[in-house]
Amino acid sequence: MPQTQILSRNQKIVLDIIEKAKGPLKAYSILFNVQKKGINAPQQIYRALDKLIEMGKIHKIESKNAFVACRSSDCEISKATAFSICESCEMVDEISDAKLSKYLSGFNYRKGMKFKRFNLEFFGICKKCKKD
Amino acid sequence: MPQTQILSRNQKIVLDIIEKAKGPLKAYSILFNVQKKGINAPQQIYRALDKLIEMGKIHKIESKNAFVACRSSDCEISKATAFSICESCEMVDEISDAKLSKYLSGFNYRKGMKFKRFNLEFFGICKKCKKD
DNA sequence: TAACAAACGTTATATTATAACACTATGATA
DNA sequence: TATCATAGTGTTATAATATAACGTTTGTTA
Ligand SMILES: [Zn+2]
Ligand SMILES: [Zn+2]
Ligand SMILES: [Zn+2]
Ligand SMILES: [Zn+2]
Repeated sequence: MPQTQILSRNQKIVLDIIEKAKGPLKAYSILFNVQKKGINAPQQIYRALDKLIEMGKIHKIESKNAFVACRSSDCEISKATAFSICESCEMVDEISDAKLSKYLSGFNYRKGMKFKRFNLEFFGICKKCKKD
Repeated sequence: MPQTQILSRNQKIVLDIIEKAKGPLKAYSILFNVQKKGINAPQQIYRALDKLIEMGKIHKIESKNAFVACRSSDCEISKATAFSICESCEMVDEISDAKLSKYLSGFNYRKGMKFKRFNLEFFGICKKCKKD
């Protein structure tokens, strides 16, 4: 298992644009932004996104169908993700909190199964939006 | 604020089919199943779904774009939802755990905002699927 | 009854995501 | 070297999910 993943051309292009973005990006907005680089079809975007998610380089914000770069080192390959989402400006922050992560990773629902993975999305109004 | 919400005709039809389902239902599968009752267009389904979600009668499973009936009395108007999802058979269970709910409702991210709502999705393989 | 809000029905369209197929590059292996 | 497998690419087409916009109907309330 290689420490540093080698990215393909398209994967690099897609990761690059997501990393540079200030907020979550939608697949088709990525597509429109990379057409000058010779990527023409949704498939090319979705394939890159899938691999980047597998590698833990990006995450999908399920409630928004959008993608953000991983800013956290302790979210090992996307097995434990948590986000803070502003319902006004759409800002998304990855939450990196060891206690929270530990609490949820260890959570066992009595009548249920053993969990392999979780995704948590918090919603509210961010400080910046509250000032308005 | 009325204790018992009065549902419209379409809302009743949609809620009824979701409540009777064994697993999460997709909007278009709901649509196909109610066409005999005179509902013909996606809009009618989505409008009912939106209202039912507002009322806390159903929840959306974001990672699946599907809908389940609320089985929990203490998830007050969908402000605090948690689910257990089998990655093999697609089964979804609403998690009703007071400690978990309290812990997350009280969670405050130091550099962030005050949260009004959260949604948590756990993934794994359910007991039934593990036997195979 | 007049006014308003909520729900309804309908047509059209936007947005998000996948299927399918042929092709290319790479590296392992026999 | 020939061959095989794996991963990535490019392309066309289509499926699946969701919303816009408009006018009508229904139910509540003043
Ligand atoms: Zn991360
Ligand atoms: Zn904001
Ligand atoms: Zn519930
Ligand atoms: Zn299962």
